[in-house]
Amino acid sequence: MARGKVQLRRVENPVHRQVTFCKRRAGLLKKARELSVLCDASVGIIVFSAHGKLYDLATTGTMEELIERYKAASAGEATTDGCGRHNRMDPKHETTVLQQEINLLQKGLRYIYGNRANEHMNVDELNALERYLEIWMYNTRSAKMQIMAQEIQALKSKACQNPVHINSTKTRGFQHPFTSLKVSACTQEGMLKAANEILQEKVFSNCQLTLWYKLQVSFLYIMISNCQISVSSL
Amino acid sequence: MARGKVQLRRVENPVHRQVTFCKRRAGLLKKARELSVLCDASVGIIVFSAHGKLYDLATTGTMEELIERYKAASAGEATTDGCGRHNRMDPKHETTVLQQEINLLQKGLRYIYGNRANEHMNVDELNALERYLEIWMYNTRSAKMQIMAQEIQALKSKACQNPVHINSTKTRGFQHPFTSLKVSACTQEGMLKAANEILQEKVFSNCQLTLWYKLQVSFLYIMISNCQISVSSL
DNA sequence: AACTATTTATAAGA
DNA sequence: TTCTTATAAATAGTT
Repeated sequence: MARGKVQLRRVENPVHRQVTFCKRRAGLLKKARELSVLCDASVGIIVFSAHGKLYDLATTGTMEELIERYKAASAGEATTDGCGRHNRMDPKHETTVLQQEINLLQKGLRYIYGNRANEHMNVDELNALERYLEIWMYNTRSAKMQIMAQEIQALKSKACQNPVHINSTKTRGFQHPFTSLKVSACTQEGMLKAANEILQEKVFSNCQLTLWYKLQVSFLYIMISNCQISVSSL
Repeated sequence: MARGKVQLRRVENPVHRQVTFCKRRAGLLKKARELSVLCDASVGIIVFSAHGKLYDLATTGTMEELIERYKAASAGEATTDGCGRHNRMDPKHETTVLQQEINLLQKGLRYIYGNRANEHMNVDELNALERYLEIWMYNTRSAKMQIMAQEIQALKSKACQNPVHINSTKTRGFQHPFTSLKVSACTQEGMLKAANEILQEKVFSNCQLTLWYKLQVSFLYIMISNCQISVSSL
């Protein structure tokens, strides 16, 4: 807006872009505060820089409150949301468990943004992490196999009605992290069945699911969501 | 801003206030869109008029996505450990925030329990996840190797200066996922320092970190933290 | 809604 | 970053 008309497209020079980002972000937040005061409005602003750093503003109360209000106000199209509660545990206990998980989430995310001096990670920790990643990957592959098993099952029953030749889909082999049991890559029926059993009986239906495993799955979901964000914003 | 300097307080005349609200709201959203385009940022704005009418803008994706991302990012924004600025103050507010975070986690966890019809995760998604896990594990192992290499270097130079015999503590060996290079490990004091430095300088300070990789590192940390809790609580 | 006289915001340079 | 300053943009008051 000064010393030259601005073109409405991405500022190519990274330095200029950063400077512009700082200035305009400040300007935007100022405008938001003014709007709020002058017109008695509630304004919430969320800004993510290109590198993912968060800046926010809530002129009234907290951002969380504004988000709640937003959800309430924008509702009316949500189909089955909000009421799909499964009471499989004592709600209080579940809340406690989730509280722990949330604390961990916060603690972990804190590691990214500033404050790294307080958070250390040594080789032993990295080793522990590696083991968990192995388990996680194993579970992921098992889940995949489960799905394939179901597909094959479906094809098979279909084939019984219509005698058509079935080509089995190939996948890579995987190695169990603890037993070092090498399983050759195939999608044999029995293997898929076994995977299915393991998943259903030993993993999913087990009430003694560890926090760890539950976290895995939630992060799994986040990762997949975030993957889309990364792709679109890079 | 024109025909008179504006006072930073509520416009008393309701008509004027309404007009100002419309104008400035439009201006605010315009500024937000400009910021987004010029600086490659993601901006979400929520505005409630005094009478409660909602206006919103999400320059990237949907507001829901931004909100999810906000929650993830703001969880890690908390300042120093436990005793930051506005940490645990209002219990009601805390409850609200907690509930929201629980909802977020439940969304991910929902995939395990029932409801798979809604939270569908297909084989392609699982494959993508598997690839990411592989990359993640690779990065973990690489980080570990970096640390060890640096430590070895440090030990060597130290040995040159002070001819003291150094007993290296043994830990598990590990195998590079791609090169099959077997590396034996040690855990000396300096290694931890080196780890910290590497993590801070080579990993975290790099502005070109992808969102994905940053997430990896944060989850990595969470997993490690969670490991301890799982162990202690089970 | 339009129209301007002014105030604000800010791009470029230091 | 931060400041300065010339200009572009936004907008308060008016029609």
